[in-house]
Amino acid sequence: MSTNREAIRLFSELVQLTKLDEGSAQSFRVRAYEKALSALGELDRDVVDMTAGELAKLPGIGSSSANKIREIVDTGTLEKLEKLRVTYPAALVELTRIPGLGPKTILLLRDQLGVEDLDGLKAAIAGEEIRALPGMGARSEEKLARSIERLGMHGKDRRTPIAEALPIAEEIVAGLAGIDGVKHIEYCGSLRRFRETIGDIDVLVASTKPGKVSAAFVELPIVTEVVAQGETKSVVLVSGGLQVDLRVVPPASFGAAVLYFTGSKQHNIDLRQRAIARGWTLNEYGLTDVETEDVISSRTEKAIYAALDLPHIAPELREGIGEVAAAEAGELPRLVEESHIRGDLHVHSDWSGDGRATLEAMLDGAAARGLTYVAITDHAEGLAINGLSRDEMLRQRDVIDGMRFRYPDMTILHGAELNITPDGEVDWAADFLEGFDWGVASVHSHFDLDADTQTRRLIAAMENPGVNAIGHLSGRMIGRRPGIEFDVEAVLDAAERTGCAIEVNGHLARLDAAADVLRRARGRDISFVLDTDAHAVSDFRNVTWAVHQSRRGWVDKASVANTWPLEKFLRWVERKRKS
DNA sequence: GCCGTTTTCGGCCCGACTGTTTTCAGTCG
Repeated sequence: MSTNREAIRLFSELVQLTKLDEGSAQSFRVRAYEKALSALGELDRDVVDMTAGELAKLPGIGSSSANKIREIVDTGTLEKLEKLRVTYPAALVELTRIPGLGPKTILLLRDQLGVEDLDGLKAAIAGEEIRALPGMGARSEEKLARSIERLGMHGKDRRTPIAEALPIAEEIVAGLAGIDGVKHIEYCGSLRRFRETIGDIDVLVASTKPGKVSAAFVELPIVTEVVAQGETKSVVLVSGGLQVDLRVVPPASFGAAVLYFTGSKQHNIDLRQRAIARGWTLNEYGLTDVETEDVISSRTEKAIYAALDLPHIAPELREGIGEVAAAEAGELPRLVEESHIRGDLHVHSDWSGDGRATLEAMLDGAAARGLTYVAITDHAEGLAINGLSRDEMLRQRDVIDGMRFRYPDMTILHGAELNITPDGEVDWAADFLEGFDWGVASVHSHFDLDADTQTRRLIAAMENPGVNAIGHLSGRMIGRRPGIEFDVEAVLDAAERTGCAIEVNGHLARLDAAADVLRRARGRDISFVLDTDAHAVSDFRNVTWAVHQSRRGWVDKASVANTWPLEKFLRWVERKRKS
């Protein structure tokens, strides 16, 4: 799939340069390229194997883009792109990263002042040359200078891991919820869609006193800078440099506004086209009849979807990748809800070096969640710092046996989190593994082996009868460490063949397996387990994130083993362990 | 550049804020 990545890389550069060339980020050509780029990103086949004709059949890719993709595959480059690179050198393109500076202004600066790069721009500002340009003034010049100063902190392309963004959003929502005049409040945007990285936080408020809400918003203690403040829209920066947008709408429009600001952009466009086909228009205030100007629907998302003849589409699915068509055809997955989860199969205690709560505390926590079954899976000894030896594992088993009577309504499985070595072995041989009720095996080291080796490594672990599930499949830490590279199709084939489950790890820094991997498992006979990987009682909250992640991955409830009743679950566990 | 249950041509999502203007262009989401 490295060719797919190369095609994506060159195509996104084409998008960038075309924005400059057309003097607009919204020209039809730019939008067409963006659509083709997104189709390319969602492609689950290798472009090398596809003809231009096949590519052009994909929604969003026409004959022109198809030929460009073939040109990249066949020649390793793109003539059109080469030409654009001459006209718009990298140093000039860099300027597009400056917030508030768009293609029109960049071209103006180059034509009028000969600005070719960041240094040239700084010189023009220092010489007070900008303010002399048409449409510009002293304030534009100052604003530009400020944007450049904080460029490293929050350029347009900076994305924040969800683990950092989510607590900030929760703090802001909590800070505004009590303000006089706030009827409803919700964070929207990519955070509500549960993307793993967030560009900025969008907070939406329903209120009849927008001015009051905006004033309170910019005064929140977490705010470090006010970028813009209007009656219904304000923009601030918070500590850490993350941008937060606030929008205030009338209560009657809240549903339309939540829908609109949750996006994605492409999902909105798909819905709007549906509205237009019915003689209506859809914006953040409602679904409206174009002729009569009657509001058809605006209060809730569900009502708006219903008016458009669609079932409610969960926020996590709204990426504009075919969910509207699937909804219309009745082919959306039946999504998991937190209440469906009966078991947690990846739980640590302080018997592991990195566990932060006692076995009893963790079991109490699991029981408090109302779980029917739980697996204690402390690290095995292969993980030198954290792991338990064979003797310690046997001792823990005895301790757990002695505790079962305290939890009459919860079945406790004694498991282990096994460590997958570079060649796919795990810590112990079959005779010792047989003694466990459950095994989750994970990659904890050697992240940079080549893809073939990693693929063999994962598959070997899946084939091990003592391994019921692969934990955090890629081993990534979002924003800090990329996951291992592996052949997704081959690993999914192995999951289907061996019956080994794939974990959806709810740790916010992991969210592993990734959503695109999960989506590629659609239609296959693969089981999943949604786990917290809890190292402390508070980590049981990760179940929420595991559920969100599974929904982003279009995982069907029926394939999630820990939604099954105990007996069915145990039969499934045994089948694998006797394989 | 893409697309078709009115269309193979003529559309393409829509609105807020800023800073510049006296009605709008640029940027952003």
